[in-house]
Amino acid sequence: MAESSPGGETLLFLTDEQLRRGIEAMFFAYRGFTSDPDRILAGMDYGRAHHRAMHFIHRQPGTTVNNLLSILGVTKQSLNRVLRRLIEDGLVESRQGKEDRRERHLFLSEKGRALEAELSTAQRNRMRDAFRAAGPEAVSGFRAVLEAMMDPEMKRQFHGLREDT
Amino acid sequence: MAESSPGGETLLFLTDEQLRRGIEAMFFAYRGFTSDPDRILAGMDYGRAHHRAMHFIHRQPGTTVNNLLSILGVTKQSLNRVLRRLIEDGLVESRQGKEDRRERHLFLSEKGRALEAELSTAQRNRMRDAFRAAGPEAVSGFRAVLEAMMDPEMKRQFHGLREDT
DNA sequence: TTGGAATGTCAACAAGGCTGACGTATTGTC
DNA sequence: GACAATACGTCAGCCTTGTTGACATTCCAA
Repeated sequence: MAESSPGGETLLFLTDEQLRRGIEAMFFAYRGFTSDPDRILAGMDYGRAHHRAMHFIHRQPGTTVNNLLSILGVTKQSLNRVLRRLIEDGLVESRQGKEDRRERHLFLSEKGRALEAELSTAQRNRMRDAFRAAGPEAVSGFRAVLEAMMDPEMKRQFHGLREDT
Repeated sequence: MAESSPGGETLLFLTDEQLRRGIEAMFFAYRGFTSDPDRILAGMDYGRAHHRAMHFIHRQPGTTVNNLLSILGVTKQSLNRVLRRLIEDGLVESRQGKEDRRERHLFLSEKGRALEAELSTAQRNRMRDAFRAAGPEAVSGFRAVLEAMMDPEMKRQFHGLREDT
């Protein structure tokens, strides 16, 4: 196997040690990724699960409970516990479907949008700083690897979240 | 502000929408990242926390509980519960320190190494596939962004885990 | 030698996953 | 019109894994 020219990495790169570094990077980076919203949520009585629900409701206003379930990949009992509180506290509104009245369509209230924005801003700031520090080339590599790491089903979900959906 | 030449991305890239895509990619990719070990562990009665502990004990044989604590970023009580089971089940050995007898030095047993290897192999396989699919350029970008996303303290931990330590 | 700091353990509680069972409203099908 | 399937909500109970508080052991320095 040919050694690469210096600076142009080849597949020889993929020693177990290099893969392990990738695994550890993923572990530490995910901690950073969630830490800002977690810190904000700790004060109020919410957790990461509430953040995730609000994120995707914000992303797809009017989404149904079932759709949210498949995006988040949790059981309906688990999601329901979270949604119940968000609705009780007036952060999320649940409206009966017009075409199919079995469905519930979920929306953020004004208050919900405010909290979502606060969490989202903190998380985006960290992402923006990381993207800037690493540079544009790195960003596209980052996304390529992350996407390749998803299961096919998640990849489908990921691409289903285009802005124009 | 100058638009970039096609293919060469600039900082204009960092719209809120692009940052949001990065956030979602991180969410979905982390699910994939943990799914293989999680599946294996589900059968036995262990969880992700046991995997993490074994990973870092394997990485630094003889590490103390305190050191492990600062790497994992959980409370000692939480870690202790996990370690207790691993020790009871004969996956981890805890030896009293010779110099400072308050310390416990942690090692994987033969059995522990076997399970660690099984989990680690599954996770490395996914990482390898993702790296191969994305290409070498992407890999270095991936790592640059992840590292930039860590808190300084985590970055220190991350670099403290060099092989030659 | 004694008191404080560090290390590790035990107990109890909460968040947020899970399964299983069930009720209700609605839709679609035979 | 009867009946199965779907969408949603809920109760009950379990597990993992985080938390805080209290405590024992050990070391070290005043």
